[in-house]
Amino acid sequence: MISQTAEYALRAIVFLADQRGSPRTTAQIAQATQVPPGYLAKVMQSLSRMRLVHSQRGLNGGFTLTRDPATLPMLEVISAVDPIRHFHECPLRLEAHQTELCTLHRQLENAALMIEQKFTETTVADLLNKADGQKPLCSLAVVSLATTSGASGTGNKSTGG
Amino acid sequence: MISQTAEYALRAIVFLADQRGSPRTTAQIAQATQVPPGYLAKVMQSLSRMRLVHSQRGLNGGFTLTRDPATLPMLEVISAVDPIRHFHECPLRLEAHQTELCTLHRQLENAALMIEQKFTETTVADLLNKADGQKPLCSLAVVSLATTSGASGTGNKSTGG
DNA sequence: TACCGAGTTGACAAAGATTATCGAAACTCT
DNA sequence: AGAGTTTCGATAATCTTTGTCAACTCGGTA
Repeated sequence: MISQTAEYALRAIVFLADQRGSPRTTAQIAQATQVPPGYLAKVMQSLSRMRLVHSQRGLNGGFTLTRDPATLPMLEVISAVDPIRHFHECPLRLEAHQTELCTLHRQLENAALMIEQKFTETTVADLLNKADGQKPLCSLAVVSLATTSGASGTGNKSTGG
Repeated sequence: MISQTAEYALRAIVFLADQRGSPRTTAQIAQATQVPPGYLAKVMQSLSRMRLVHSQRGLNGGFTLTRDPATLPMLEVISAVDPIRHFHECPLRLEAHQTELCTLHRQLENAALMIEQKFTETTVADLLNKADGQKPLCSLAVVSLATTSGASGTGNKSTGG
């Protein structure tokens, strides 16, 4: 779906949006969002380069959001670090390519657009809104929407601990 | 969105569905779908292991579809080679984690479910159906649905015509 | 048996994720 | 202003995953 990096970026942005006003250092964000500190620094750089956050060096420095969470779609955060792949043209680019492949790629492109639309509609402010009547725990907030036909192989292997 | 491998698998399945009846060899599929032959062999193995295709060794051997394209959702093909990542539980799994992160991951999970639903509804047979009123060329079938804010990274100008 | 083609395996390159290190800017204190 | 601390910025190195290739084995057909 989306990359690990994009998820990290989202976490950091959401945290900053919640803490808006006072700058937060990389170490603080990393600690709060449980993102590897060294890697988070790199992610924050991408965010800073895209002007989503402002960086302030020195004492009492850190990162602050430059945008209003209400007008900042999730998509921008994701695109800043890991743009969603599109199928603008048939990867086969043959002159005598089959039409069924075109249909395939159109479906794939439509799916990508669907995702983009959803991530465009949802803003960072929406992610902060916790008055939704759900459990405080994340692990309980899953709804069964699609029938996972035999795809029970999540495979999270916790090597070490 | 989806991995390169998953896309390759889709191409191969669609091709086999179109050629159903007579087995097709790896070389034939690779040539028709423009997938690297060596890698396609590995992809076909995954498909075979998941019983989506039947493999026949020896002379006049090759791969054939085991399923009816009309009842074979895209999702199964994708899941066979590269299961869609889910967010069943908060990756932070802290006891004192913030609720805004839960909302974030619920959104991500919903997006994953949305994609899965779409790929469940669309069958391989749908990909074969070419009576849709579109151009024969793949590159022209793109609609602007979401505002791509500054995500113009591709920019290839070599559009041979 | 000879030939053909899938199945398996391992090596390898490319991309993604992660850690560590050093340098540059900004603030504080003297 | 100058020294020292704090924090971002950039880069290199490491590790993992993914994608790619090639050689070889196993099985079926003529």
